[in-house]
Amino acid sequence: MARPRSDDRRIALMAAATRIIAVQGLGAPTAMIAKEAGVSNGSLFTYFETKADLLNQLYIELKTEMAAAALDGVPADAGIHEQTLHMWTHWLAWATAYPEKRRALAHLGISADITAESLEAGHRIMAGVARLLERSRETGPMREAPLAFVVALMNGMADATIDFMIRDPANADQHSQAAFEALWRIVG
Amino acid sequence: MARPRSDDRRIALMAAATRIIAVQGLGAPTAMIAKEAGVSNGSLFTYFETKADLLNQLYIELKTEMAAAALDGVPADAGIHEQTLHMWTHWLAWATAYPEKRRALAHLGISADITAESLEAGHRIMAGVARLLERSRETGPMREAPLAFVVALMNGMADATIDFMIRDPANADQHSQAAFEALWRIVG
Amino acid sequence: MARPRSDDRRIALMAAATRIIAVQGLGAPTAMIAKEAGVSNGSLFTYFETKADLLNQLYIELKTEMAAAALDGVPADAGIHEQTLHMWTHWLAWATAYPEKRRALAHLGISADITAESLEAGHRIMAGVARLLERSRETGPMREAPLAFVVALMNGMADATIDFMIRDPANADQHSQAAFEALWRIVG
Amino acid sequence: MARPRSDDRRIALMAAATRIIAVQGLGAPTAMIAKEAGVSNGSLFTYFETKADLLNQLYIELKTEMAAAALDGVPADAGIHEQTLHMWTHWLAWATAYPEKRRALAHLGISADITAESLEAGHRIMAGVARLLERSRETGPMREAPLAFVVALMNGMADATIDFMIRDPANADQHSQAAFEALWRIVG
DNA sequence: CATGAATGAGGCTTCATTCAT
DNA sequence: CATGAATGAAGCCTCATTCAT
Repeated sequence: MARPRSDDRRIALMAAATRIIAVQGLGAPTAMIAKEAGVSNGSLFTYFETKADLLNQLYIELKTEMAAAALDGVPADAGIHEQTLHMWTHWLAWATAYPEKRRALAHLGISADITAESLEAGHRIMAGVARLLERSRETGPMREAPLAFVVALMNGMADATIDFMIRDPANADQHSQAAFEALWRIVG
Repeated sequence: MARPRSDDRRIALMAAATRIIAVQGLGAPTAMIAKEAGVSNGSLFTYFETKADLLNQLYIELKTEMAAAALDGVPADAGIHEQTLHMWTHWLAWATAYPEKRRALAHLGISADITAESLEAGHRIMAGVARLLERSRETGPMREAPLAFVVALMNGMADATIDFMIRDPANADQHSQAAFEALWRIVG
Repeated sequence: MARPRSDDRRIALMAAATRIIAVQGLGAPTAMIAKEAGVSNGSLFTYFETKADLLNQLYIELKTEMAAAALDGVPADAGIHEQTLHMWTHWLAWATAYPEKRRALAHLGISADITAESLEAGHRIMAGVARLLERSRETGPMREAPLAFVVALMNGMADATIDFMIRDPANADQHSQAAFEALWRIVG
Repeated sequence: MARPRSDDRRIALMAAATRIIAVQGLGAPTAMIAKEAGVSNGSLFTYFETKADLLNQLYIELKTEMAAAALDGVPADAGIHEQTLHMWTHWLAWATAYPEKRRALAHLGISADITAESLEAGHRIMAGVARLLERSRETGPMREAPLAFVVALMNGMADATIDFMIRDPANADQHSQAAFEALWRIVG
């Protein structure tokens, strides 16, 4: 199976899947995704062998995009506090700007269709973020805890904050900042 | 009077649904749930009008049980720190003891099948926990933030911690304690 | 299977079936019929071995009642024209007074659940009416045609007239009379 | 372009539905209809959105075919008596030639699944026949009655005659003719 | 015998996937 | 390779009938 011809179609399908899954969850029919992408239902299966395949690829793609957004433009020469703040802010800004991506990711994250490999890959993708946190907590109260645990905690806080920011956009920045201060009180 | 509708069966169905949904997600067939409960598939529908109905009732039931576990035995005459610690510990202990309940709850929480009323009811059920948090943060750094936001943060931290406790049961207590200390650093 | 205890229940079930079938057709659930009769669904099956059994008995009962209504009070000493008019008028009056009975009968008449025996019995029940028609057409233009055919024709005309009377009750009597005149022009 | 939706399949489904419904009534399973048509059960639903949809389309199709058969070749320059006789003869010939169509139509005509629109359309389809009858009764004894009533009467007579012709095919023509004479005595 | 829950076959419809065009 | 009809396995739910109370 060589690379399919058009990358546009692949992207359109991913985007459509994101939108549809955000609203309908993983039960969304492939036909609906195809239609939303302006593509025939049969065509979907030349780009993805199976629905689960689409789901897994989407999971990794969204996770990658999220990590990239978080780490984009982190000032290399700044202190760890500033770097982490930058990451946090950009992360939540991305999630707030693309709520469907975030919601789709939430669905995918707990799906039985996402393989262990994908989950593992997801972790690797977040390695950059984890590294920042590693340095952040180096001398803080959680310096003894497993890094993965600290990352998980941060994830949980981020998810909660994002939800709240989406629900109450007027004060989004304020919430983001308050949550970061909380986070820093934990690790820093 | 005919054979009365048995509470045992209802409970068996709920328990079966919990187990199956924890593994398969909400796509789990009603027939499989019925079978797991040792009941004919038709019978399921004398206890729940529809699959969505079952899901909603399960959501509320699990949430109620979770809140009850968290609040059970909170020492009325103790200080707020001790009370909150008690709540936190019992909450996570419950979630760790019944990982399928927790996992099912995670699936249900983001399902489109759960009605706004159920979600609202879920919030009301957690009111006791929220009240504890209210007092905890009274003089702390988050005293200005909306209570709902603080609750959401705590929820996110709890979820993350629970996941980690389940994945690494050997050090479960340690993680629970570390997370509580983190929480307290945020609110207290 | 001895006679069931209560005739009231049997009658209530028949009446309920009539009403429900008139509206919903033969697809109507037995449970709905039972409920309409104020009887438990299980009970229905102590009065009728099977749904088809209920249907057949209902068919015969309604047909019997219809024939009785048609022939009730036919003046024995009157001429054939007057007798037939009496029959016709009473027949249509009954059908108009009990539209559900008539509608149920229409459903039953073409059902595959009605056995050949029941159909045959139905014919026998209409024998009295047929006899009147026999004499009516004795010297008329249809004197050579099979009696059954003439009866069928009259049935068809009656059905059509009834429908029209129900749809346009204001002029019901007028329609009944007009149709009778038409009938008489055919047979008399 | 993919395999185009085939008119053959649609027709095969209609024909299969006609045959099955004639025998089993409207309770006939869609799966059985599909099988009889030599088509997968899923395929039925690419041609008809729903079972009720199939039923309604079939109703209109059969009614249309029946009306077309009745009016086909009516001699434009003949007198009204001859024209009406032509219509009547062809109508009954069609019904006798395709008893399943006629039987299916009988089932459909009283079904609750047939919408008011379909019924209305059915009337419009029979308008040509009604017009003939309008002229037939112009100076006859039923000249004052509502046309719809006269049409209904004729319908009833036709139905009865058809039944009889099918049951006694040897004398079908004779019955058809006798019934027409009866009809003419009513309207002409 | 009345009741109504229990049963499980079966109906309608959906949907992932395949395949003819 | 795109298209969208074809396929048939499920899925949810209904319902006639049975059976425990």
